[in-house]
Amino acid sequence: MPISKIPDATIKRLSLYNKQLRRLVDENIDIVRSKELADLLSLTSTQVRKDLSYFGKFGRRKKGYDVKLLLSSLCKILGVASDNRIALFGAGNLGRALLGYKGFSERGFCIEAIFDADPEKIGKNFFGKICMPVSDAEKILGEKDIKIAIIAVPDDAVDSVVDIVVRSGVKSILNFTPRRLQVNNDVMVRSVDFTDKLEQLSYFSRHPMDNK
Amino acid sequence: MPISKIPDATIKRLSLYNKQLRRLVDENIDIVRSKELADLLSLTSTQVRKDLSYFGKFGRRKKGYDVKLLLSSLCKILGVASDNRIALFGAGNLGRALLGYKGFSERGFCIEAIFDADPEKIGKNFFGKICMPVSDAEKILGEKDIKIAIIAVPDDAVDSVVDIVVRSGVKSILNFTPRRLQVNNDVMVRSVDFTDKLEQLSYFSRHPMDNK
DNA sequence: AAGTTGGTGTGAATAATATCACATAATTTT
DNA sequence: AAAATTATGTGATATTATTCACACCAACTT
Repeated sequence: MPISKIPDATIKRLSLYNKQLRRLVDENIDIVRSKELADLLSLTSTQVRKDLSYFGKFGRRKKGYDVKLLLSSLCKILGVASDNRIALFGAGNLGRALLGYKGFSERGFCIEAIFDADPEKIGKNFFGKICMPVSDAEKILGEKDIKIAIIAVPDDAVDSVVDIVVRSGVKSILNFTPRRLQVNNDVMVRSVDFTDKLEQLSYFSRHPMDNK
Repeated sequence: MPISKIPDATIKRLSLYNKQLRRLVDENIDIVRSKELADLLSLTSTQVRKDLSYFGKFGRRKKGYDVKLLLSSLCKILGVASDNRIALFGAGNLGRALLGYKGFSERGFCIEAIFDADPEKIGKNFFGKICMPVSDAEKILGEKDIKIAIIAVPDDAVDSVVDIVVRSGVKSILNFTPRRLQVNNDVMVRSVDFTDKLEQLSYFSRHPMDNK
């Protein structure tokens, strides 16, 4: 089964399934049917089954899916272990909020290092982590074998930080700046822009709502 | 031209165009060709033209697009004025980071009111705004005619806050919690989940990269 | 002023994604 | 133990989104 044929849209939904399954585990629910999972996520049962079918057969006819089993399978597929180490660049308002965000650790991601350019911040302790100078990043990322970086620096620092991050061998970047990152196509970037989403909301609030 | 026939994917790209055009204005660039705009956003020129064509004709043959004119047209389409008022629910780490986030005001969004359930926080000043009790929300949202809410409250408070928000007549919600919001389909929700994106990065970092 | 160039705008073709329809297989019912 | 039920897994189909191919036109060129 050529992995590259898996639809992009399916990959994006995998983390939704993953998240919902965690919730079901918390609720001590052992079995879930595709229809139930779909309803919880506003999808169709067919879509859920089709998505999963790209990776194998996880269900039991007539019964549904063993929640824990499916969750652990999805974790394996997504490569989500309990030790996904991340480096954070930028200890401003946003960066510090991300540091304090419990959702990361709950799902196996751990911010292992913080970097900032501001000498004021170097050496300071944020949520138990010491902020380090960006110039140390290359060395430390190598030492700690960190493969994912979060970028939450001011606009004008983006290029130089991305440069360092990529030089350090990072292949995955979560970008919180509104800038589009210029990287080779062996580096995967996912961007989060809050304002984009607000604009979309703004659009829909002004146009006759076709339900969705 | 039935507005409801416009692809969802196009709407999502409108704010990318909007953002890039703002940047071009800052750089004193007056004219942009679809190819240039496309390259800046890693799209194709055809896609840019097609997207715009759903809304009208904005370009000049052989010349390209007048940056300011196109920007103002897009703003009109998106309904982005300079006075999009927002209410923020939740003054925790994330909420406060959003308050300090300059990207909002730069693009015409303004957080007009902050609500929190924690008595400790009520009355406190965050970035020039006084935090108010959630119980006041319905009154104040009506008074200030706020139509967009950002939800950044703890997981267990989500349901009650969403309830109040919807009762107050808000039709657009930007959701920062990992929970899927249960609302009528006349309320539009856009969700931001950082961890989802990290998981996607994790997936791609573990599978043979087909360029993208 | 006729010809050429270089861009937009758009119907038609293709590709990607979601849905349908049903074969299949466990489980329960009779 | 055969029949009925119910949920999965999947090829075929429908829908949605992207790309192609080119008509068209405004600005340059000669």
